[in-house]
Parts: sequence; structure tokens; C-alpha cells
Amino acid sequence: MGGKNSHHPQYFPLSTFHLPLFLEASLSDLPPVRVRFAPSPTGRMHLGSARTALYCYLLARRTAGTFILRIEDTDRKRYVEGAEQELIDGLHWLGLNYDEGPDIGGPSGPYRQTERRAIYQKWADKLVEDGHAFHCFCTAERLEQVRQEQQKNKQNPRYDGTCRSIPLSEAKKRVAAGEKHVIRFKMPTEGETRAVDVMRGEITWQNKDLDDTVLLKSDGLPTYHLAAMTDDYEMRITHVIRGSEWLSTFPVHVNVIRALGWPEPTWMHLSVFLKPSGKGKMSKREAADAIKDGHSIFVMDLKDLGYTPEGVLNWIVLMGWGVAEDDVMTLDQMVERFSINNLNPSPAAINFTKLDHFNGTHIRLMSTEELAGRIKPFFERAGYSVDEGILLKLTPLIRERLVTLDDSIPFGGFFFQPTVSPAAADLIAKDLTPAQSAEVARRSLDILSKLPDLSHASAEPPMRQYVEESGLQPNQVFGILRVAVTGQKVSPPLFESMEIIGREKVLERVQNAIKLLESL
RNA sequence: GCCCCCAUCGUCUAGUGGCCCAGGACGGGGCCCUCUCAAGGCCCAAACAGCGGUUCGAGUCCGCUUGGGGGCACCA
Repeated sequence: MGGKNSHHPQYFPLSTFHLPLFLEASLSDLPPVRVRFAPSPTGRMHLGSARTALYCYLLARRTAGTFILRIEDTDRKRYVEGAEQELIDGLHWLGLNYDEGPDIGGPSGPYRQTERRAIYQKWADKLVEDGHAFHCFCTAERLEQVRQEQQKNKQNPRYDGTCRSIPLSEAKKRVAAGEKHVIRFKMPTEGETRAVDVMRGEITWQNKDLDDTVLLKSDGLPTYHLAAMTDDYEMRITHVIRGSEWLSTFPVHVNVIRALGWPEPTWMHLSVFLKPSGKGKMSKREAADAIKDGHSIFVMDLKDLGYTPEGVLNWIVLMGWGVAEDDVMTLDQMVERFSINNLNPSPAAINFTKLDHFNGTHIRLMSTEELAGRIKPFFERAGYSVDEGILLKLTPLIRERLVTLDDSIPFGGFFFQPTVSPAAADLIAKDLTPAQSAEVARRSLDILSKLPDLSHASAEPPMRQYVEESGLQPNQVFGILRVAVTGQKVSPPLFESMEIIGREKVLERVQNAIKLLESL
């Protein structure tokens, strides 16, 4: 079954669904696909990329196919140092392990486009020889001028065709003479182009609306339109999953492929993610606001914030893909259920509240050992030296209180502190005076100190009895003790916490609280 | 401006002509549980953008309108 490289634990949510046997059988009916996630290293890995990669992964595993990572680094101006590594780290963190890629190699490499330039040059030349493309010697300055002119005249900005009619023999001479040039695709000027996107059906363009797109730049590197098509052909990609920003250049791509006589892959263009308001896509400003809010659209930020791969994956998989019920899923369960027929083409607004929900849900689904291992680094990052024994004991106590792994600090940090320093005001129970609160603390100390051991089981009954006899509210008595022992007003359950902290420290902390209250 | 895409509760979505006075999830409201905070259980409010067709029958098919989105580079 899918997810053969998955790091994810095998667990099933409470709402687990049972996969019918006939569905299992149908897995083998789907021919194995070859899909690629092809990001460009021009910035940080965000949610949109992560979802595209996820769907690629799901389709590959679902069909026992191949998932490839390819780096589209042909834009040297926008290249960002470290971006490729962040992409790789992000995929590994999410558990979307690929079968072929720049760092692990594979039979159809290299997997970085800058290492494949000869291949593109070869196919660009073929396009020119066959009359499907031409050398263009226009300067960027002239083109810019033409564009402005066209806009002024309310015309559509497009290439004006100047070099289209230069005879090939003359063009070759100018190229040989070292004249700077690009290679443009010779788009048909009449008729229409039709192509099929599995999510939307057939789309039709009038060829007269299409432009003579640049395929090979003057630096000898290809544009996306040539590079991606060539690599998809050379790497025998069967299904192209990409963002809907490619829809507008879709006709260029199919025309290039058809001119070269290559087989056409199955296409699907994923909708964009909109900002939480649903008005427009995420901008730099919204990204900054999200971070202020404890959220982020960047994958590796989410990791640092304490989100889990399970939570993030579950969240983004449902933005653009719907399941009838049981929407809590592990990666392996997504593989079992995934189908490209259920993809939704409409844009989806990002909803961080839902991420919080899925993250908390997956945290609650983890075994104690698993969760302890996940929160340990967060305690260490916060400066605590972590005692494994205590860690294992506190984990079940804080599990259902966590939204992010980082929430472990406020809920469990005090377990690793030698002392606590409660605020005096917090030690005073609701409707009680400092003196009365001190009395409650003294009586509690008296009860607790008489116990041979201090455990949840031994401490709760006598304390409950005291509450009963005193006529006080449970939360008045337990509240004072909670603040005395944990140093905070909100904590995991009191008696379980005291058991972990230990008799000696508990008594000491209650004594300190009494002193503090008496000094008021 | 031009081209293309999209349109079910606030949000993510199920729905492939009768099973839908539209189902699930998040969020919201209420109740229960309760030593705080949570978690959990039960319940409630909340949508087929509008208008025309097609059909015995339309959320589901077609057209228009409106709204939203993407793109119009020697960027991906």
C-alpha cells in the first residue's frame, strides 16, 4: 500500500472508516503514474506548494507509481540561495518522500534544470528546423516600447511579429555572427486550440489571442514553457498536477507538445489559496499578519510554531478535495481514499482555525511515547533540561490541552522547574480574604503532609472530604493549591500534577504559599 | 482593457436529474460533564448568487447577468 517511505505512525482516528475490500482491489486497477513536483527555488515553501506536492504524492502512492522532485531553476535572476534545501526539508518534514530527486538521484536525472541545458537547446533547434519556432533578435527595450504603444492604443500587449518572417538561412547567419537572440514559438494565427483539464473538462482558446512565447532565453536557458514540457516528456510524466496560474499558458504548452509530436500527459490545474477573507490571494502583508497571529503560510514556520505534519497535511488536503465524512485522516488513509475525480476547481480561502483543530486532533491521537518525543524539543528550546521520566508522565496530562506542540511549555514547563513563584494575588481564592486563603492552605498542608505518599489516589479523597466539611467550593480550595503548587492559575489536573511533582516539593511549595499569604 | 477559470451554510466541502424541505467538518450558540484550562457527549442556528431556459422533475444540464479568482515578461 502507499506511503512506503512514510515516517508516520500507524494509528487510526476514533472516527476511523473501514475500507471495503473491493476498494483495496481497485487499487491495482489504476495504472502506475509518474508525477513530479516541480517547484522553482525562488522563495520559501508555502502552503500552495505543499498541497501540490501532497496531491502528487497521493496520486503516485495510490497507483503504486513514481513521485519525482524536479527543481526548476532556470531563472537565475530570482534564484534564492537555500530555497532548494528548504523545499527538500519541507517535503521530508511532511513525510512526502519522493522516489527520484536532485539529492537522491534516479534513472531520469539530472533533476535540476540548469544541469539539463543541452537537452532544451536540442529540442528548441528541432522546433526551429521544423518551422514551429523562430529566432528573434528584438531587444528588450524595443519590446517594451511596443508594449507601451499597444497599451496606449488599448490593444492587447503581445509580440508584434517582427522576426517571424526572417528566413531561416538569414537568421542562422546572424546567430553564427554572435547576434543576441531568443527562440520564440510560432503560435498558429488561425483556428483554435483545445485542451482538457480533468477538473474542468475541455477548454478552448482562439489562436489569434495567443502570443509567440519565448522558449529559449538569450542566456541559452529555457523558459518554463520549454523546460517543463521537455522534462515532462524526457521523464515520461503521465500526470501533470500544477497550480491554476498555469491555466493561461496552458495552450502554449499543448501547442509545443503537439508541435514536437510528444504524447500529452493528463492535466490538472489546482485552484489557488485565497487569504482568510476570501478576497484575493495571500499577499506579503497577509503573510506577516498570519505570523503575528501565531500562524504562517510557510511550511517550515509551521513546524517551528509547533504544528505537526499530520495536522498540516490533513488541513491542506481538504482544501480542494472533499470527502463525504470522516475527515480526520493520516497520510496513509489519504492515499487509500484519494481520487483525482474528487478534486475541486474553485479557489479556497485559508482558514487557520481549522488548522488548529486538525493539529489538536492529531496530537490527541498520538501515543504517549510518540507525543513525548515530539514535545521534547520544544521544552529544550524553551530552556528546560528534560527528565525523560517526568516527560513521559506529564504527556498524558497535557495531551488534550494542546493545540500546538509549543503549547506544552505553558501547560507543562513548571514540571521541570525546581521552584515556582506564584503571584500573591493569584493565591487568594474567589470570595475569600488572604487570611482565609492562608487557613485553607494550612489545612491542606496538614492533610497532605500526613499522607505516607502523595499520589493522585491517596490525596484526592481526604482533600475532597475537607472541601465537604469546610463548606467551601472545590475550586476555591483546589484553586489555592493549584497556584501554590504549579505557580499558575491554569494547569493540568491538580492531583495528577502533584503526584508528578512529588511529595517533598509539593509540601515545600504549599509552605511557601502559606508564608506569602501570611505576609499580606 | 483582453483571455481563461470558478460559483452549495461565515469557512472547507458532500452532492454526477428524482434517495436533498440539501449531508459532514471548522467556527458560533445552548446544555451536560467538571478542581482551572481543555477534551468529550448531546442539541440548535446557518447555504444551492440572480434571471431565463431544457425536462414529468434541476443544487445537479444549457444560456445570460452578477460576483470572485488567475493571467496578459527573455518569471516560474
